[in-house]
Amino acid sequence: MTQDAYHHPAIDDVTLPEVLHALSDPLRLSIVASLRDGGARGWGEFETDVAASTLSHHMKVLRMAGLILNRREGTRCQVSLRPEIEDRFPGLLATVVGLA
Amino acid sequence: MTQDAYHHPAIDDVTLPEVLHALSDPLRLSIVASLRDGGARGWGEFETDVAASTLSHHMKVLRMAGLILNRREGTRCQVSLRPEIEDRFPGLLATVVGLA
DNA sequence: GTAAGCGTTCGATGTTCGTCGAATATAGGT
DNA sequence: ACCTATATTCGACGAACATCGAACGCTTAC
Repeated sequence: MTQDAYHHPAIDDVTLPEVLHALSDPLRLSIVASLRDGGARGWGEFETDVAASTLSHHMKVLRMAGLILNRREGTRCQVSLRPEIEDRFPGLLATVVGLA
Repeated sequence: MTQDAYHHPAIDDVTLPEVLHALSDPLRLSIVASLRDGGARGWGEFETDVAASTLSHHMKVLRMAGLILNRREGTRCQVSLRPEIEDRFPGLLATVVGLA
């Protein structure tokens, strides 16, 4: 994983059922909700009671659903909302996160 | 199943992840989308390539998620959107269905 | 260059899910 | 009464999922 290691799918390849499924897990939903403000956060800033490997798995699901962006910042990792999801599914994220 | 056979959960008991999960299946999403106009439809009016038992299963998932109402109409069955879902999660259904 | 920090990948495990066919139940029509 | 149409329930099946700990790889600091 040198620089661009994270695979982010083309936003048009993301399907609605895929997004809804990604958001249907309470932990993933809370991760997305905590990113609401548009800022970036590190792995460690999430209050999770799950193992690191589990968190990594959930991050991948969110990333593959086009919901988040992962960026390497040295040895740690930053996550933020993926802006294009708004173009792909206008209003969806705002609505869901607003209700979470 | 004499009269009120169908169990519809109290609307406040349905959770957001539950609703999102219910909508994350393509077939279930299409069912909900086809109910968009508020009208009622019978089982047979759905273009499904799945077995009757499978359709029945999906209907139950949607019903348990507070998304639809099931009504017996003699020997057949009518389904329609459950209006209270709008009070429970305002804007959600309109947004999701609008994108489907 | 060696060690530490941090996230990913890899099995493994138990659970949930979508699907089917067969059996069952209920209501209507003959 | 019987038969038909329609929907539900009941196993059963494989696939997908959430979770973990252990092993691995990469980056930075010492």
